[in-house]
Amino acid sequence: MNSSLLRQTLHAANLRATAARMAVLELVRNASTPLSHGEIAELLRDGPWNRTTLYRNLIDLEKAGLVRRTQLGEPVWRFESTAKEHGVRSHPHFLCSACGKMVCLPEMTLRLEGARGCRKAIGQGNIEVQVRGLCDACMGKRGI
Amino acid sequence: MNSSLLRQTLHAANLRATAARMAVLELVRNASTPLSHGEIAELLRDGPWNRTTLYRNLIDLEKAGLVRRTQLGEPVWRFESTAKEHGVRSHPHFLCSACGKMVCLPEMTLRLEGARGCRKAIGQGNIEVQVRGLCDACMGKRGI
DNA sequence: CAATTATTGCAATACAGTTGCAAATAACAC
DNA sequence: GTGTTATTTGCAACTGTATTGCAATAATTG
Ligand SMILES: [Mn+2]
Ligand SMILES: [Mn+2]
Ligand SMILES: [Zn+2]
Ligand SMILES: [Zn+2]
Repeated sequence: MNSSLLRQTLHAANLRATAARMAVLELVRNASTPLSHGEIAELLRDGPWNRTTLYRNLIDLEKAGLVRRTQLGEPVWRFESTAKEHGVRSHPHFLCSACGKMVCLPEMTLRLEGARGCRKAIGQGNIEVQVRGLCDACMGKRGI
Repeated sequence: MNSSLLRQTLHAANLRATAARMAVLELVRNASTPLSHGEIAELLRDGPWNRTTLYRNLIDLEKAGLVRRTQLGEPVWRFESTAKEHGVRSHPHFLCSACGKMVCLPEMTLRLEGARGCRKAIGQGNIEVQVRGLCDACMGKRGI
């Protein structure tokens, strides 16, 4: 990607076009998958930039709407009894992004087709699925 | 749940029936949703147990097959450009549990029905979905 | 180029998870 | 019940990711 185009894009977003920022934006734009901060720091490890700088640039780019930032799942492990009916086999879960409550979804709620790169796993159903959004209660509290 | 039944269940699993272990097992068995270590520590905060003990008991129960332990998603945030075609709107992602690679899934691959507790969000499609399993490459490496 | 304001490096903090080790205790044989 | 032994516990330490304060530095603008 052209360096002056990157510069122009950043300026249009009211961000200064520093070398680190341009490197980060170029990387994310050229990537074919969502990248983590750690992956980006690793890819740019030969550059002169501190990893906190790269991190803050990602946040800045997000605020400016140039990148989307998502954390699917949570940094915590969850435990459920295998003795319950629903505990016997793995099933999809819904996690509320506001209150953190998790609910188990019946298996039938989901229909999924295989796609490039993960056809086998999805075909066999050997997967775990998580859906994230606002639960009905939190929707209610926000008057939605 | 009956205390002597808990004791019996633990002994059958070759685990000593300590008070902490019984409390943890009872809690997980009675829970209607998967609980995190933090939630369990909070629920048992009036008990005399250290949170590391509760943590280790959860791990023990998992090894014994009495609870299932899952971490849906990852503890990291991911960034993708909003300038890409696929970046314009949110879409499902597949995360390989072996190599950590993430791939974007086309929206059409997924059909989901609302369920108790999260009918609205799923109805509106205002959700993020993550599927986790072995990617085709990692399946291949394991000869599957 | 100088003045202004945003960005950077570095150190520190927060949190969930994980482990080592010595002290406490459950299980079991008397 | 008592003693013996292996398991479990408490506490402190450490990892990895995310996040922030602050003084030093660099990008912009006129
Ligand atoms: Mn469940
Ligand atoms: Mn994507
Ligand atoms: Zn909620
Ligand atoms: Zn893989």
